[in-house]
Amino acid sequence: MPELPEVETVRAILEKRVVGKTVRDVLIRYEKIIKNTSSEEFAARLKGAKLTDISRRGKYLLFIFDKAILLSHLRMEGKYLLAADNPYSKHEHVVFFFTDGSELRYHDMRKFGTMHLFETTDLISVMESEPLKKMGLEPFDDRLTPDYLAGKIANSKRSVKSILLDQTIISGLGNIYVDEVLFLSRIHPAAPGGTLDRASLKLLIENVRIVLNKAIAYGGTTVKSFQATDEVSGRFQNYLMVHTKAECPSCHRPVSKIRVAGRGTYLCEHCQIKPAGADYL
DNA sequence: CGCATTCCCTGGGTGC
DNA sequence: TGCACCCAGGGAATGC
Repeated sequence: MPELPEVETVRAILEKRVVGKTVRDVLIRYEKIIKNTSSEEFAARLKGAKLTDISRRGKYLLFIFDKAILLSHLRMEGKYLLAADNPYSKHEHVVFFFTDGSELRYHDMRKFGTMHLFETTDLISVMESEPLKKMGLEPFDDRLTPDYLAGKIANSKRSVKSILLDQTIISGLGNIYVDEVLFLSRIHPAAPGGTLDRASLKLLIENVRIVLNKAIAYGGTTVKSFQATDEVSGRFQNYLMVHTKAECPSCHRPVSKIRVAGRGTYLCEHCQIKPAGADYL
Protein backbone atom coordinates (compact mmCIF):
# COMPACT_ATOMS: atom_id res chain seq x y z
CA MET A 1 0.00 0.00 0.00
CA PRO A 2 1.75 3.11 -1.17
CA GLU A 3 2.42 5.61 1.60
CA LEU A 4 4.64 8.66 1.40
CA PRO A 5 7.94 6.77 0.90
CA GLU A 6 6.48 4.62 -1.87
CA VAL A 7 4.88 7.60 -3.61
CA GLU A 8 8.14 9.52 -3.34
CA THR A 9 10.01 6.54 -4.83
CA VAL A 10 7.58 6.37 -7.74
CA ARG A 11 7.84 10.13 -8.19
CA ALA A 12 11.63 10.05 -8.40
CA ILE A 13 11.62 7.20 -10.92
CA LEU A 14 8.96 8.77 -13.12
CA GLU A 15 10.73 12.12 -12.95
CA LYS A 16 13.80 10.55 -14.50
CA ARG A 17 11.89 8.49 -17.01
CA VAL A 18 9.00 10.57 -18.35
CA VAL A 19 9.55 14.27 -17.65
CA GLY A 20 10.06 16.08 -20.93
CA LYS A 21 7.75 13.80 -22.91
CA THR A 22 4.69 15.08 -24.76
CA VAL A 23 1.34 13.30 -24.67
CA ARG A 24 0.12 12.19 -28.09
CA ASP A 25 -3.06 10.52 -26.85
CA VAL A 26 -4.73 9.09 -23.75
CA LEU A 27 -6.75 5.89 -23.51
CA ILE A 28 -9.14 5.48 -20.58
CA ARG A 29 -10.19 1.88 -20.11
CA TYR A 30 -11.97 2.36 -16.75
CA GLU A 31 -13.68 5.72 -16.38
CA LYS A 32 -14.28 5.76 -12.64
CA ILE A 33 -10.58 6.40 -11.96
CA ILE A 34 -11.13 9.95 -13.29
CA LYS A 35 -12.90 11.94 -10.60
CA ASN A 36 -13.46 15.56 -11.62
CA THR A 37 -14.02 15.49 -15.36
CA SER A 38 -15.22 13.29 -18.17
CA SER A 39 -12.95 10.82 -19.95
CA GLU A 40 -13.35 12.86 -23.14
CA GLU A 41 -12.30 16.13 -21.55
CA PHE A 42 -9.49 14.40 -19.70
CA ALA A 43 -8.01 13.00 -22.91
CA ALA A 44 -8.62 16.14 -24.93
CA ARG A 45 -6.95 18.37 -22.37
CA LEU A 46 -3.82 16.21 -22.13
CA LYS A 47 -3.33 15.74 -25.88
CA GLY A 48 -0.27 17.74 -26.87
CA ALA A 49 0.63 18.50 -23.25
CA LYS A 50 4.30 18.35 -22.31
CA LEU A 51 5.23 16.95 -18.89
CA THR A 52 7.51 19.47 -17.23
CA ASP A 53 7.78 18.15 -13.66
CA ILE A 54 6.46 15.58 -11.20
CA SER A 55 5.81 16.62 -7.62
CA ARG A 56 4.18 15.11 -4.55
CA ARG A 57 1.79 16.24 -1.81
CA GLY A 58 1.13 13.65 0.89
CA LYS A 59 0.34 10.47 -1.00
CA TYR A 60 -0.68 12.33 -4.18
CA LEU A 61 1.52 12.45 -7.26
CA LEU A 62 1.32 15.75 -9.18
CA PHE A 63 2.08 15.52 -12.87
CA ILE A 64 2.84 19.09 -13.94
CA PHE A 65 2.15 19.61 -17.65
CA ASP A 66 2.59 22.81 -19.63
CA LYS A 67 -1.19 23.15 -19.95
CA ALA A 68 -2.63 21.16 -17.04
CA ILE A 69 -1.89 19.54 -13.69
CA LEU A 70 -2.83 15.92 -13.05
CA LEU A 71 -3.22 14.52 -9.52
CA SER A 72 -2.85 10.78 -9.12
CA HIS A 73 -3.54 8.86 -5.91
CA LEU A 74 -2.42 5.22 -5.98
CA ARG A 75 -4.55 4.20 -2.98
CA MET A 76 -3.98 0.51 -2.30
CA GLU A 77 -2.52 -1.01 -5.42
CA GLY A 78 -1.98 1.62 -8.08
CA LYS A 79 1.30 1.58 -10.01
CA TYR A 80 2.76 2.95 -13.19
CA LEU A 81 4.22 0.70 -15.85
CA LEU A 82 6.82 2.07 -18.20
CA ALA A 83 7.55 -0.88 -20.47
CA ALA A 84 4.45 -1.64 -22.48
CA ASP A 85 4.69 -3.37 -25.82
CA ASN A 86 2.62 -6.31 -24.54
CA PRO A 87 -1.21 -6.53 -24.72
CA TYR A 88 -3.16 -4.63 -22.07
CA SER A 89 -3.81 -6.50 -18.86
CA LYS A 90 -7.30 -6.30 -17.34
CA HIS A 91 -5.86 -4.06 -14.62
CA GLU A 92 -4.44 -1.36 -16.85
CA HIS A 93 -6.99 1.46 -16.71
CA VAL A 94 -5.35 4.57 -18.13
CA VAL A 95 -2.70 4.66 -20.87
CA PHE A 96 -0.65 7.74 -21.78
CA PHE A 97 0.86 7.55 -25.27
CA PHE A 98 3.82 9.85 -25.80
CA THR A 99 4.99 11.37 -29.07
CA ASP A 100 8.27 9.43 -28.87
CA GLY A 101 6.33 6.16 -29.12
CA SER A 102 6.65 5.20 -25.45
CA GLU A 103 3.71 4.54 -23.11
CA LEU A 104 2.94 5.04 -19.43
CA ARG A 105 0.24 2.72 -18.14
CA TYR A 106 -1.69 3.11 -14.86
CA HIS A 107 -2.26 -0.34 -13.36
CA ASP A 108 -4.63 -0.81 -10.42
CA MET A 109 -5.92 -4.23 -9.47
CA ARG A 110 -8.45 -2.91 -6.98
CA LYS A 111 -9.55 0.15 -8.98
CA PHE A 112 -9.27 2.27 -5.81
CA GLY A 113 -6.89 4.85 -7.27
CA THR A 114 -8.05 8.30 -8.37
CA MET A 115 -7.05 10.98 -10.85
CA HIS A 116 -8.04 14.66 -10.85
CA LEU A 117 -7.22 16.91 -13.80
CA PHE A 118 -6.91 20.69 -13.45
CA GLU A 119 -6.95 22.99 -16.45
CA THR A 120 -4.36 25.29 -14.96
CA THR A 121 -0.61 25.37 -14.55
CA ASP A 122 -0.85 27.34 -11.31
CA LEU A 123 0.34 24.94 -8.63
CA ILE A 124 -0.81 27.23 -5.82
CA SER A 125 -4.41 27.21 -7.01
CA VAL A 126 -4.36 23.40 -7.29
CA MET A 127 -2.98 23.12 -3.75
CA GLU A 128 -5.85 25.32 -2.59
CA SER A 129 -8.50 23.24 -4.36
CA GLU A 130 -10.02 19.89 -3.42
CA PRO A 131 -8.70 17.34 -2.77
CA LEU A 132 -5.35 18.88 -1.71
CA LYS A 133 -6.96 21.82 0.08
CA LYS A 134 -7.59 19.93 3.29
CA MET A 135 -4.23 18.17 3.46
CA GLY A 136 -2.28 18.54 6.69
CA LEU A 137 1.38 19.42 7.05
CA GLU A 138 4.04 17.44 5.24
CA PRO A 139 6.00 15.34 7.76
CA PHE A 140 9.20 17.30 7.10
CA ASP A 141 7.55 20.71 7.31
CA ASP A 142 9.20 22.85 10.01
CA ARG A 143 5.74 23.88 11.16
CA LEU A 144 5.08 20.31 12.33
CA THR A 145 5.82 20.78 16.03
CA PRO A 146 4.51 19.37 19.34
CA ASP A 147 2.50 22.59 19.70
CA TYR A 148 0.90 22.07 16.28
CA LEU A 149 -0.09 18.49 17.14
CA ALA A 150 -1.30 19.49 20.59
CA GLY A 151 -3.52 22.12 19.02
CA LYS A 152 -5.09 19.50 16.77
CA ILE A 153 -5.72 16.87 19.42
CA ALA A 154 -6.18 18.69 22.71
CA ASN A 155 -8.46 16.59 24.93
CA SER A 156 -9.11 14.23 22.02
CA LYS A 157 -10.22 10.73 22.86
CA ARG A 158 -9.29 9.52 19.39
CA SER A 159 -6.57 6.90 19.32
CA VAL A 160 -3.10 8.18 18.51
CA LYS A 161 -3.08 5.77 15.56
CA SER A 162 -6.21 7.38 14.14
CA ILE A 163 -4.59 10.80 14.59
CA LEU A 164 -1.39 9.81 12.78
CA LEU A 165 -3.42 8.28 9.95
CA ASP A 166 -5.47 11.49 9.57
CA GLN A 167 -4.23 13.14 6.36
CA THR A 168 -5.68 16.49 7.43
CA ILE A 169 -3.25 16.59 10.38
CA ILE A 170 -0.09 15.08 8.88
CA SER A 171 -0.10 14.03 5.23
CA GLY A 172 1.58 10.89 3.96
CA LEU A 173 1.45 8.34 6.77
CA GLY A 174 -0.38 5.04 6.27
CA ASN A 175 -0.90 1.85 8.21
CA ILE A 176 2.60 0.39 7.94
CA TYR A 177 4.57 3.45 8.97
CA VAL A 178 2.21 4.44 11.76
CA ASP A 179 2.73 1.02 13.34
CA GLU A 180 6.49 1.47 13.02
CA VAL A 181 6.46 5.01 14.43
CA LEU A 182 4.38 3.97 17.44
CA PHE A 183 6.65 1.01 18.12
CA LEU A 184 9.78 3.18 18.02
CA SER A 185 8.06 5.69 20.28
CA ARG A 186 6.97 2.93 22.68
CA ILE A 187 3.43 4.31 22.58
CA HIS A 188 0.32 2.14 22.49
CA PRO A 189 -1.67 2.63 19.23
CA ALA A 190 -4.96 2.91 21.12
CA ALA A 191 -3.68 5.60 23.49
CA PRO A 192 -6.10 8.56 23.32
CA GLY A 193 -4.42 11.59 21.74
CA GLY A 194 -5.37 13.76 24.65
CA THR A 195 -3.27 11.65 27.05
CA LEU A 196 -0.02 12.38 25.22
CA ASP A 197 2.26 14.96 26.79
CA ARG A 198 4.57 17.35 24.90
CA ALA A 199 7.53 14.97 25.24
CA SER A 200 5.52 12.16 23.65
CA LEU A 201 4.41 14.40 20.81
CA LYS A 202 8.01 15.49 20.23
CA LEU A 203 9.11 11.86 20.19
CA LEU A 204 6.35 10.94 17.73
CA ILE A 205 7.35 13.70 15.31
CA GLU A 206 11.03 12.71 15.52
CA ASN A 207 10.20 9.08 14.83
CA VAL A 208 7.87 9.95 11.95
CA ARG A 209 10.84 11.64 10.28
CA ILE A 210 13.30 8.88 11.15
CA VAL A 211 11.03 6.13 9.80
CA LEU A 212 10.06 8.00 6.64
CA ASN A 213 13.65 9.03 5.87
CA LYS A 214 14.86 5.48 6.23
CA ALA A 215 11.99 4.09 4.15
CA ILE A 216 12.64 6.63 1.38
CA ALA A 217 16.34 5.76 1.45
CA TYR A 218 15.42 2.10 0.90
CA GLY A 219 12.99 2.86 -1.91
CA GLY A 220 9.82 2.21 0.09
CA THR A 221 8.28 -1.04 1.21
CA THR A 222 7.35 -3.79 -1.20
CA VAL A 223 4.28 -5.50 0.28
CA LYS A 224 1.95 -7.86 -1.50
CA SER A 225 1.41 -6.33 -4.90
CA PHE A 226 3.10 -3.00 -4.35
CA GLN A 227 6.15 -2.22 -6.42
CA ALA A 228 7.39 1.26 -7.17
CA THR A 229 7.24 0.58 -10.90
CA ASP A 230 7.47 -2.50 -13.06
CA GLU A 231 11.21 -2.62 -12.63
CA VAL A 232 11.93 -1.29 -9.16
CA SER A 233 11.07 -2.80 -5.78
CA GLY A 234 11.47 -1.18 -2.38
CA ARG A 235 13.57 -2.84 0.30
CA PHE A 236 12.25 -1.32 3.53
CA GLN A 237 10.19 -4.44 4.26
CA ASN A 238 13.50 -5.97 5.38
CA TYR A 239 13.81 -3.34 8.09
CA LEU A 240 10.31 -3.35 9.58
CA MET A 241 10.37 -3.62 13.38
CA VAL A 242 6.81 -4.61 14.23
CA HIS A 243 4.41 -4.41 11.24
CA THR A 244 3.71 -8.00 10.07
CA LYS A 245 6.30 -9.28 12.54
CA ALA A 246 5.81 -12.23 14.90
CA GLU A 247 8.39 -11.32 17.54
CA CYS A 248 9.32 -8.01 19.16
CA PRO A 249 12.90 -7.14 18.17
CA SER A 250 13.39 -5.47 21.55
CA CYS A 251 12.00 -7.85 24.19
CA HIS A 252 11.45 -10.93 21.97
CA ARG A 253 7.93 -11.43 23.21
CA PRO A 254 5.22 -12.20 20.60
CA VAL A 255 3.88 -9.25 18.60
CA SER A 256 0.11 -8.76 18.94
CA LYS A 257 -2.26 -8.00 16.09
CA ILE A 258 -5.31 -6.00 17.09
CA ARG A 259 -7.75 -3.62 15.38
CA VAL A 260 -7.33 0.11 15.98
CA ALA A 261 -8.96 2.90 13.97
CA GLY A 262 -10.43 0.18 11.74
CA ARG A 263 -6.96 -1.02 10.72
CA GLY A 264 -5.04 -4.18 11.36
CA THR A 265 -2.48 -3.06 13.94
CA TYR A 266 0.75 -4.70 15.05
CA LEU A 267 2.26 -3.84 18.40
CA CYS A 268 4.29 -5.17 21.30
CA GLU A 269 2.03 -5.10 24.34
CA HIS A 270 5.05 -5.14 26.61
CA CYS A 271 7.16 -2.38 25.03
CA GLN A 272 4.39 -0.06 23.84
CA ILE A 273 3.12 1.14 27.18
CA LYS A 274 0.01 3.12 27.95
CA PRO A 275 0.44 6.67 29.21
CA ALA A 276 0.34 6.92 33.00
CA GLY A 277 -3.18 7.02 34.37
CA ALA A 278 -4.84 5.93 31.15
CA ASP A 279 -7.81 3.74 31.89
CA TYR A 280 -8.61 2.52 28.39
CA LEU A 281 -8.32 -1.10 27.25
C1' DC B 1 -18.70 19.54 15.32
C1' DG B 2 -16.40 15.15 16.25
C1' DC B 3 -15.92 10.70 15.61
C1' DA B 4 -17.49 6.16 13.82
C1' DT B 5 -19.27 3.50 10.08
C1' DT B 6 -20.12 2.38 5.24
C1' DC B 7 -18.76 2.12 0.64
C1' DC B 8 -15.85 1.44 -3.29
C1' DC B 9 -13.00 -2.98 -5.53
C1' DT B 10 -10.78 -7.70 -6.43
C1' DG B 11 -7.32 -11.33 -5.41
C1' DG B 12 -6.25 -14.46 -2.04
C1' DG B 13 -7.44 -17.37 1.63
C1' DT B 14 -10.65 -20.56 4.01
C1' DG B 15 -14.19 -24.06 4.59
C1' DC B 16 -17.18 -27.38 2.65
C1' DT C 1 -12.26 -28.29 -8.64
C1' DG C 2 -15.67 -25.13 -7.57
C1' DC C 3 -18.26 -22.08 -4.95
C1' DA C 4 -19.70 -19.02 -1.18
C1' DC C 5 -17.82 -16.29 1.93
C1' DC C 6 -14.69 -13.00 4.26
C1' DC C 7 -10.70 -9.97 4.57
C1' DA C 8 -7.36 -6.18 3.31
C1' DG C 9 -7.59 -0.74 3.39
C1' DG C 10 -7.36 5.27 1.86
C1' DG C 11 -10.38 8.46 1.64
C1' DA C 12 -15.21 10.22 0.41
C1' DA C 13 -19.71 10.02 1.93
C1' DT C 14 -22.91 9.16 5.34
C1' DG C 15 -24.70 8.48 10.10
C1' DC C 16 -25.27 9.42 15.00
